[in-house]
Amino acid sequence: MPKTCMTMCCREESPKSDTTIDEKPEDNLWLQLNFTVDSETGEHLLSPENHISGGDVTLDSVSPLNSPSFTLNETVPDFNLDFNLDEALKFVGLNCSETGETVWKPSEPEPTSDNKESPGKEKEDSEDSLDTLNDTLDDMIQASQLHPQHPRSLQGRLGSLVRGGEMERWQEVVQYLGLPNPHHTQAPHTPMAAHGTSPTHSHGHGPPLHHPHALYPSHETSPSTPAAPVPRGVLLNNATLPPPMPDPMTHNITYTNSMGASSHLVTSSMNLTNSSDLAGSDHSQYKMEATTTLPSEMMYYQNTSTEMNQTTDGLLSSILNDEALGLMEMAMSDYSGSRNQSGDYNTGSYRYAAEDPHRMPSIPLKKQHMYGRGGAGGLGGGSSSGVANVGGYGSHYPQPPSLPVMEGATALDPAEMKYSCTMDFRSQEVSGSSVEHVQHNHTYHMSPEGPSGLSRPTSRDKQKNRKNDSERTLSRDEKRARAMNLPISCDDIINLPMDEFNERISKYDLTEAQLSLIRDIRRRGKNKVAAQNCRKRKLDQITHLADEVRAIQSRKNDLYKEYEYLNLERNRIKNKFSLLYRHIFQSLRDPDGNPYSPHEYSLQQSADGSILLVPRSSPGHSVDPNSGNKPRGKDDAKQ
DNA sequence: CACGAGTGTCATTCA
DNA sequence: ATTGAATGACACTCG
Repeated sequence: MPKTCMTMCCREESPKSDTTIDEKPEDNLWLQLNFTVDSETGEHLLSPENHISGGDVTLDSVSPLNSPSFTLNETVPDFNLDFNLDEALKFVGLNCSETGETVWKPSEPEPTSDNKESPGKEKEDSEDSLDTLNDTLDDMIQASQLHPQHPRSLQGRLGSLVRGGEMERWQEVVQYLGLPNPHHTQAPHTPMAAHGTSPTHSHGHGPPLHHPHALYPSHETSPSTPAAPVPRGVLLNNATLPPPMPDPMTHNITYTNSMGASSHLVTSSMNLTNSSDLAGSDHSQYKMEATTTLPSEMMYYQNTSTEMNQTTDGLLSSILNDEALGLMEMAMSDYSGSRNQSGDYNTGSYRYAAEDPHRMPSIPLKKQHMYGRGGAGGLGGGSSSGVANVGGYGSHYPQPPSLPVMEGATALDPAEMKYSCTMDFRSQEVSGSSVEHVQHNHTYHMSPEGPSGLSRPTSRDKQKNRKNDSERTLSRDEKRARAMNLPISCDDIINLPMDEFNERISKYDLTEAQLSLIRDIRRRGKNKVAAQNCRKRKLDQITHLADEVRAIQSRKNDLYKEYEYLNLERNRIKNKFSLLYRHIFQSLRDPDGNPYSPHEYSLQQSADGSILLVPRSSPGHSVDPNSGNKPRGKDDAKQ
């Protein structure tokens, strides 16, 4: 039915339903239509003169005032008849500009929550909204009955809708309002639907307005699709209105996507915090921090080294008591430990004293073990034994330790001294003088200043009290360095570049023990800074992540508020559109002057923008001109 | 005395 | 092969 715009089929199949719309016979404007009945299909075809420009539009003069000359497609001179979408919207108090700019949001109540629930909740929401809408429609219908619009005026408005530009806007409105697709569901906004009288629909009420599939036509039947077999009269039925706009479900999806975007945002942010990125950024950051930290470190070591330089023999002599002995032993232990560690670095496995006389038995140098020993292994005994073991060395301990002394100590195998502290090792040691020495050598643990010493002799506390603050600030390595009489400050040892460091070392004739201690001090010093930076970085990451969490939560709340607002706005506009739709529909009259039943007819819009009055009973939606289901479109229904 | 934070150190990996 | 950075894990100290 190429030429049919709004077919009339009301007479034959006008099963007056129990619509709430007051169908007044005198309002039957369709009687004024010029139409022909298709002999094959029985459809009523509008007369050519009723067709609108281009032959596409069908809504012709439907003059409620029996004005045959009235055409809907053309701008009617009469202002009252010149109906366009803007006017229509104004009629219902709807601003088009608003709709165009409105951003669709998912209809989910809780967008950020479970999306899984969205379909169900969506449906519920839709139903609720539909009920509300139907109620509103009922009210509007009643109001309309009380205050019927001038048929002609309405007709004019309707006719104006046919105009291309206006139709686009109409479509926009329709899309925006998410009118249901008659191909899938019944007309939603009609009161009839609310009454569930539509024979073609099982639902008591119209299709859920929010139902994704109800709101928009399928792809196959989408009027917006050029290939859609909807020739002239596309049902203006809400269902068939082109739905370029995503339906709620789509919105849900979109929303989900948006959440995905949000999560993508999160993901992005997460990427920011991603190990790689973050690490990368942080690296530089922390490298800078490290550099900035270094000065303090350097300061620290500088101060301590200065102190150490100031101490020299005098200081040593002042502190060289049992604590000094501990330092000596600690240094020796470090030496042996460093040797052992060197073995670790070089070979990745511990070396045994058998391989190198200067290397202690390969016992893991786990400090905790040594400290554990110290605590358990009789401090006094260990300490004293250690001193005793040092032998001649011990006799020198009132004096600053000297290399010769250390040599002597090394001869005594400080490694054994150190590792004798380990419980495991001691348990393994069965007998032997050397073993005994090891067993009783707890000097490392006993290091008076050692922060790791589990148990401290009371004498140590006394010594501690005696010592000044500067002495207390000495680190173990500094004490070791002092004990070993290292010519290089710990600060330099740790922070000097490798070249300069080697150059400095080469200047002195250092013993193996001293070199080992220097290497250990350097390694530990750098690792200490690295650990500090690492921890600082970790804290910063945690802080950053916490900030991100707060920011995302805030955005989530904002989005939800926006969603609620848009949802309300959508419902508001939808109600207004329903009012407009009903208003227009009530203005249509069949040739007998009777109003069309919303149960049986619906307004639909074709792809070209023409508005048709199509019977709901037609399952094919007037898509097949050759079939008997030609839409009984009401082209230009006369009013 | 238990607990948590801070720290030092070791072991390991990677560049 | 050496060195340093980074980091997990452990032990210790301290409030």
